[in-house]
Amino acid sequence: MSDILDELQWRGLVAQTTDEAALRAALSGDEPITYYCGFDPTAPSLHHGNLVQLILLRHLQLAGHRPVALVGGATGMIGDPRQSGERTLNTKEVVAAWTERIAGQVARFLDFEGPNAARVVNNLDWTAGMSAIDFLRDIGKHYRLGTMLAKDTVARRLRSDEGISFTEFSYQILQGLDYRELFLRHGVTLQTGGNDQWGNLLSGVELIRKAEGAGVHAMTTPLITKADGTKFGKTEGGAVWLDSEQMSPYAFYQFWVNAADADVVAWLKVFTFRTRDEIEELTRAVEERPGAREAQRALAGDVTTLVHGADATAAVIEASQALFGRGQLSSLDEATLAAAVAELPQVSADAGTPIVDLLVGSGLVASRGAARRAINDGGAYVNNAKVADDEAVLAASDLLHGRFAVIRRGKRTLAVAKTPTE
RNA sequence: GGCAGGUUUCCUGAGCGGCCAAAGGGAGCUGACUGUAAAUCAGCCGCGCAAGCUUCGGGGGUUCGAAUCCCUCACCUGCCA
Repeated sequence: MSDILDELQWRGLVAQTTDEAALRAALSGDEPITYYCGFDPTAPSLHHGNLVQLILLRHLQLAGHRPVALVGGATGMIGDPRQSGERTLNTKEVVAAWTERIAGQVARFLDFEGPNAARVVNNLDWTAGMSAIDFLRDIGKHYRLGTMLAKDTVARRLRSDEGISFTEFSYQILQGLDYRELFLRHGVTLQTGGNDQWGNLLSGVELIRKAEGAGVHAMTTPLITKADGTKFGKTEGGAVWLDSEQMSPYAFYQFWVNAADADVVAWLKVFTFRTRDEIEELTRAVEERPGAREAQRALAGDVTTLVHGADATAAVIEASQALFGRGQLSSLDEATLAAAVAELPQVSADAGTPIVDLLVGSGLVASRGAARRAINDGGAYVNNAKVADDEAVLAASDLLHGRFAVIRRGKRTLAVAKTPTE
């Protein structure tokens, strides 16, 4: 077994570990270890942040270790305290539905065959039936208030105007409980997570030490950043969702292909399984011919394939080439064009429909006023031609093959106007 | 239960009874330059073509006129019990 920890560190996937030497020994020993990472259902889909964790799980499984993916049917009902303020609780039904969806998403990243087959568990299974008395006696006794209050997020929230509820304050205990349960049930000895989870991971490590007298590991991934200081993973639609219903594969691909030069190499290491040699070559490509965007294309292609599969990726690459290529849109044949626009936001239109309506109807802008502004700013296009007048209407000649017109706002936000055929 | 402070447009944060669709900052959008990159500079940034309309926690008042005053309810924070 090669030293997987070295590999992960080189990729920039390791922020903090408990006992690094011990962890390295455990990971490179003859026996595979069992490790876990939790995913709370705070949305109907996982997103870019979870993707880092999923990739880490996969790296470790490829190295021969046994993954356990935990979905937080219980913890999702409580809410991990955020720095910004108290969460609004979702109903139990919503949490249950999201838990199910997320379990399905997680499963796609893991291998359920062979000697180190993965397992998916739900922490509701062991918390739902636990009484408050048992919780306070058996678990609560191992927790010291001083330690709990000192946890970074808790301390910050206590200092804030908003404070923190007992519910969210208790979250760390629940997560500790999960680790202990998985340690007992499945022999889990490593928990991974984002760096903001460090305190929660330690909660479990300490609980297991106190309650079971065993030493177990924790490892976190760094927060993924952008060189310009803005938040990674922010898009117009919010987050970068892994579910194709939340974010189309086309939009997903576009997010990655738009990576900045300053970020793309780091992201290749984190989000793809490319080898060092391949990444070094792409690094040179960025330096020598940045305009070609080879690294961005490699990144976008790999990540989209990982999340949406090869077929979907081939389709979105073709669509991207058609829409952003040098050729005239009007020179594309009907089938190519139809495929290219298939995933774009749509609006139905006929010759004579005002462009303003198309911009609003497709969701490219939020209101008619905003549509007029976009046009007057010179930021609205039909088939790559700037719209000059906010009173303009769609001409019959704008409808390529009599059916489609590509509507664009700014440089790269696209939609398609289609005649209502059927 | 008592006392005090707070709730403003995506965030933050100013708002004198009229000049407030509401300062400033941030975020965001667009243009120019480029490479579907970054940085920089410029414009925009409640809805409406417009007249005008709807916003300042909810409701009710006072007033010619209220985000600004009064009452009340809700929620948040702190202190006291």
